[in-house]
Amino acid sequence: MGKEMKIPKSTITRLSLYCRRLEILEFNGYRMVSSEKLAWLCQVNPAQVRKDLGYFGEFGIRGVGYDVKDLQVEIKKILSINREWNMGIIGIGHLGSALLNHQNFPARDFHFVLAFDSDKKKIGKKLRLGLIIEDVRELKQAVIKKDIDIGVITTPSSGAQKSADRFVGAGVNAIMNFSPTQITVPDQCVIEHIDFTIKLDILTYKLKDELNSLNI
Amino acid sequence: MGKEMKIPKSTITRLSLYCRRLEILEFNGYRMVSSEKLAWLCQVNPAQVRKDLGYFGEFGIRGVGYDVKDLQVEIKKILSINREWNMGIIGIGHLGSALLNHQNFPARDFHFVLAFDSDKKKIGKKLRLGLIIEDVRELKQAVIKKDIDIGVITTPSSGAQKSADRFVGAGVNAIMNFSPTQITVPDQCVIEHIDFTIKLDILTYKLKDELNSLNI
DNA sequence: CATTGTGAACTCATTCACAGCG
DNA sequence: CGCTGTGAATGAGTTCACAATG
Repeated sequence: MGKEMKIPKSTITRLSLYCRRLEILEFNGYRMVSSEKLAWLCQVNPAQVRKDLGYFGEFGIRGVGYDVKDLQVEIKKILSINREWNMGIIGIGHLGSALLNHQNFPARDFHFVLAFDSDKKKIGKKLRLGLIIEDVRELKQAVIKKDIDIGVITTPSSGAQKSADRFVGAGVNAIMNFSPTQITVPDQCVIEHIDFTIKLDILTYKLKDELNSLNI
Repeated sequence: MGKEMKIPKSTITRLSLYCRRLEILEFNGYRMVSSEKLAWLCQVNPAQVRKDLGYFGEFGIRGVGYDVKDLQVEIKKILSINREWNMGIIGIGHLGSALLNHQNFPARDFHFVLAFDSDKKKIGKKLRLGLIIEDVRELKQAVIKKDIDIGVITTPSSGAQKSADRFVGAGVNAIMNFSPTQITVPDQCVIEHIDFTIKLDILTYKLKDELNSLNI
């Protein structure tokens, strides 16, 4: 049982992965799965799967494995993805629009219910599902009214910190930052960064490394 | 000196971060920076900065610090971002289009030079800068001709593995996968995943966790 | 003499190995 | 008997602390 243990962040990442894989297994008609099989599918060590789950409880049946459907429910409970979440977004450029139209979010019960920009030309513009681009200066009232859980930032770097401040000021305590800037938020606010350019740097580093190891 | 040491992946991520911060420092007129200052700016430990750099050489001056411009050049050399890279992309939906229009890529010398889709309605469509959406079945010849270094995948999950196979088959050894699916590639090919939905799961997990720690 | 560079100490994460149990 | 759950062993990554030095 999870008695005050410190849980590695990578455990959370893997739980999300397991959950995804369990959905596929269920779809394919599987009722039970062993840690060995699930581990193999997710390309991790079987003991890792059991240890990850062990932080949160005992979900398996010894000698048998895990119930595909039950385990899914448990993991969703752990990750808090067993409910709907409301999101607001600042910065309706190419990337912002793409996210607003992305099917994966509503499919997982993450819903954009507010969209903001600071550009006069964009404010008032209608988006799908009755969404309208609102003035970022009216963010606070709108966010409180619509009960936003998560703030998404897709502004250029220059506007990212200010956007975060606006969300925090309106009581939003979870931020997803797509701009390639580090932004700071108070302790009670959690944040995740998605930075394409860092990923590209890692890729080119690994690519060069791979070439070197072939030549030597 | 980097004498056959195993370098943590997080070191590479941080190097990318340092580089970004050094650019800003240079822009603001700074000539030198200490590990303490750079660490503070990047929210890491000063010893971490020195250790990260230490894997690759001795770039500092004892008692003084690091030359902002020189260190930038060295890091860019390490990450192989001191040159241009050609990218091809498969899947020109909302996200694919957003990436094609994203300013951060050309600004860092990553250039999209080919765009593919399997949808007949999209093939032949003109994009900015003379780019045309090509038939994914003609990928191999096009990729070889245009000397593509990096393959970007923005198809739905169902098409992701096949897209990777196409890139690999055409000799592309670096893949950036934006679809929320695990895909497998041969050893000589490096891959990075950008999965928004995992990040959201982490965010909601942390958010719930944060709420709990306040209540208790 | 301030700051780097680095072995040693420490902390955190993964894997092993087997006891515990259905 | 087979697979889970977990303490113990190992391995990886971070931080400390100080000798080296421009």
